[in-house]
Order: sequence, then structure tokens, then C-alpha cells
Amino acid sequence: MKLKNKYIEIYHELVNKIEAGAYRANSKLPSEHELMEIYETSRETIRKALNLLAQNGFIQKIQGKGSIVLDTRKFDFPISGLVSFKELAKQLGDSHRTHVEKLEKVFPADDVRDALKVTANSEVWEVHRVREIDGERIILDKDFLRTDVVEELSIEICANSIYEYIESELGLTISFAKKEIVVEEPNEEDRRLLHLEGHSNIVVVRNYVYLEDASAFQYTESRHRPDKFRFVDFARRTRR
Amino acid sequence: MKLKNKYIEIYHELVNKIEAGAYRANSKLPSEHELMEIYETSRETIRKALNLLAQNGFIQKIQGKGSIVLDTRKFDFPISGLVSFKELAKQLGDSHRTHVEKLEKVFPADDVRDALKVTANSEVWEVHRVREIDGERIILDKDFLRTDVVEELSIEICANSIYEYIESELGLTISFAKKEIVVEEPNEEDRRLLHLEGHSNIVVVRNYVYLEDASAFQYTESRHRPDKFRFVDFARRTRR
DNA sequence: TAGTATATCTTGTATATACAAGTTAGTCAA
DNA sequence: TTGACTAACTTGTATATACAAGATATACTA
Repeated sequence: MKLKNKYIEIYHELVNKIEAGAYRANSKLPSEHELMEIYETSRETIRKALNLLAQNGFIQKIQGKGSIVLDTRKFDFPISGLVSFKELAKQLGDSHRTHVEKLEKVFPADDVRDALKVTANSEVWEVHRVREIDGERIILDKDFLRTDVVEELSIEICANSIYEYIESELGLTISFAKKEIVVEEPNEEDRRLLHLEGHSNIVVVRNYVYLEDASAFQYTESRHRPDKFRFVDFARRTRR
Repeated sequence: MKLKNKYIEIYHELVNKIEAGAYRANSKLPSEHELMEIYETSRETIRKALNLLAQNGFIQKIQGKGSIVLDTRKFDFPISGLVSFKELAKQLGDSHRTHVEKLEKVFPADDVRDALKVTANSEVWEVHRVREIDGERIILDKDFLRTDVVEELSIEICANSIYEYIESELGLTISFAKKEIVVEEPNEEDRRLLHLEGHSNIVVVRNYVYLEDASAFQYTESRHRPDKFRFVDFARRTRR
């Protein structure tokens, strides 16, 4: 355990308790005052933890009443936010494999160069991976990474988790992403690498991924067979 | 202008300045100390405003350096979060119409009853609306609303904006939603009401909408022609 | 020249206090 | 019984202070 960041520790403890059922859905959390005494801290620190819970859809705070635990059980497939395929597959628990179909340095096309904000004469990593779940090749992930950020890359790393390598080994922090979902017609590569089963559409998730210092770092195109695609999100209405 | 909520006021002012180009992308905002003096307030209040900006993808805060303005220009189609079709269409500026195909009280099917958490013998509003953009019928919205929350509903309200009616007229606050996106085969109703142009898939966005007090209130199924569907999102990686 | 230390900027975390505002339960009076 | 008021809870906002920690430019030293 890390000792730092008391409010994040409290956030995680409360998440664990909610997920373990210690605080049930539609019941109320202890009041901020009570949580102050439980965790021996100040009210502002408790409030920071509770705001994190609210942002991530665990509770709803109501002025004058308290914090109500929301029902998150049936909300079980969080592609929402930034999650790598490996983290996802672990939650799914299904049998899954990754096939690395391509791993090389290339001079990128204009759109990729623009996304990664690199110059015309610099190379980037291009990785193509097919995700197989329960014996079916369902997802084609095409990743482009800046070579000045990730210098070395191997088939083993790609077969495991690029994110894990970047965060654990390189010590970099992936911070945020812009995501776009559209439906397109499958191209020759989709048909060749995936088991499309006659489907005439493919769901394309484009991810523009940035590091902590707001530098562009990765562009990912994730191409899903439509019948196996599911995107789930929690959203708060922004105040006007 | 509302006088209350200083930090939200500051947030909106900064959003406006960023969108107007007063603070350009990849440049830095004034420091928290400078903003304190500009807005004559405390640092914590400034920080609340800046955290809102960061959450909504306007800036990236970097410890020791400052707040960098992110590039949001090409990120121009925010279905992200909770936005009604009318708000959306206003941003698009395209010519659009809404056709109300159905408006009645019904005893809902099990899945809708479950989503709205109503008993078996209570009626709910069922509204079917077709969205026409540039002469093409592209989206079929099927709404189910609790009759105890929204007692009256008319064709005029549905043709305009149900959200606007609920928030402005009824004074209710829509707070958060759970959203699911999947791809399905079109049914008979889709084929009858939409201009499918031979497309063999349809993108289904299911929205479970809740009020401020965490009570279920609306279930919406938004069915999009695949070639016209686009979903854009900004996501921060959650801390582990 | 090159490297190191330092001072000074930045944001991040933790604490305390005060009051505003929404909710709820109970009291009291008509 | 009904209604209005009140007291006591809840969360929301604003302020102040202190120190931690990351970034950066300057000055100093070897």
C-alpha cells in the first residue's frame, strides 16, 4: 500500500466496501461527519474522496440528505474510460488470446502523423493485434506509438499489455484520451484477420491517448465485429 | 447571471475565454495565484474551477508547471455526457425536424418496468420520435418516462425538447445517466420509420436517466442509422 | 565548461473555521 | 387533526493557513 494521498486511499477503501456489498445499493453511506471520525481526518479530505466516488458513478450526493450508493452491479463491462484490453479481459474472465500480426517501425500516414504530432521524417511503432475470445477472432487493434517515448517494443510486450509495460516498466503515466466511435464497412484486412461471419459493418473505436504532460503519445484504432461490440458509460449532466 | 456559486461562474468564464481563443491551445492559463487576484477570491475556489475544466477536457494540470489548454477544436460533436437532441442539433446547425410517431400511456414491458423501477400495474409515457436531418430520417428515439414525475405531455413538447420542458417548466434536475451502445439488426419498425438505405445494422444507444435524488426517471432507446452515427468522448484514466 | 546547489516559481495535499442551504423529525398552537 | 415553526441534522460554498512536491532559472563551484 502507498501511504500518500489519504483521500485516494479512502476512496479506494469505500469502492472496495461498496463492491463487496458492505454498503448496499440504495442505502446511505455514513455522513461526512461520521466518516471524518472513522478515518480520523478532516471533512475536506472526506469530501474529496466522496467527490471521486460521485464522479465515477458509485454514489449520488444529495444536499441535506447524504450519499446514496448507486446500483453498479449490472453495469459490468466498463470499456468506459481508459482501460486496456488485458485489464478488460481479466474482468471478463473469458478465455482470450492475442495474436500479434504486425510489429515494425514505419513512416506514418498523414492522419497518424497528425494524431501523434510527429514530423514527416520520423518513424513510429505500428502494431497490429487480433484479439481472440472463446476461439473467435473478434477485435483488430491497430496501435501507433511515438518511438521517442517507447524506444523498445517486443512481440512479448505486445502479446501481454503495452499499457502495462509503459506504466510499470517505463514509469510513464497515461493521463487522458479522446475517443471516437463510428461504424464503417470492413476493409480487406478486417476480412482477412477477423472472423466476420458475413457481417457487413465494423465498429471502429479511435483513441487519441495522451501522457501526463499533455503530449500525444499513442493513436489506436480498435476494430470490433459489430455483434460482439458493447460500450458502456456513466455520465453526469454538466451544469449550465 | 446568477450570483451564486463563484467557482462555477469562474469555470464558465474560463470556458468562454478558451472557446473564444483568448487562451489558445497548448498555451498556459495564468497561475492559480494570478487567477486569485484576477477574480478576487481564494485559491481553493480557483482550484475548484480548474478541476472542473480538467474534468471536462479543457485543460491539463501539471504539478510544478501550470495548466495547459488542450486542443478541443476538432472535438466538435459532443454526444458525450448527457445532451438532448435539440441541444445537439443547435450545435450542428443543420436543418433538422422531429416527427412524433407515438405519444401515449402504456403498461410497459418487463425491461422498461425494471429500468424505471415502477410496479406492474402503473402506466408510463411512451414516446416515439423520428429525427430528420437534411431530409433523411436517421434516428428513431423511443422514450419511456415515469408518469408520476412527468404528469402532462403533449405533441408540442415532444416535438420541441422533453428535457427542456422537464428542466425549465417542471423545475426538475436531470443528474446522471448510464449509457450502453450496441449494434443490432434493424426490426420492422426501424425499416418502416427510418430511411435505412439498405443498411443491415442499426446502432442502439440505451440511456438510463436519473434525477438529482437518484430516482429512475427515463429510459431512452436511440436507434441510429450506422453510417450517420458518431460518438465522441473525453476520458481520464482513473487512478489505481 | 560542466555540473551542482539554491531560490523561487508552480500545483498538490491536509487541516480548520464559518456560514449557507436542503432535509427531517419533533413540538406546539390553532 | 392539521399546520406552522423550530431544532438538529445533512451537504455545499468560501476562506485561510501550512507544508509537500515538481519544475525552472540563476548563481556558484569544481
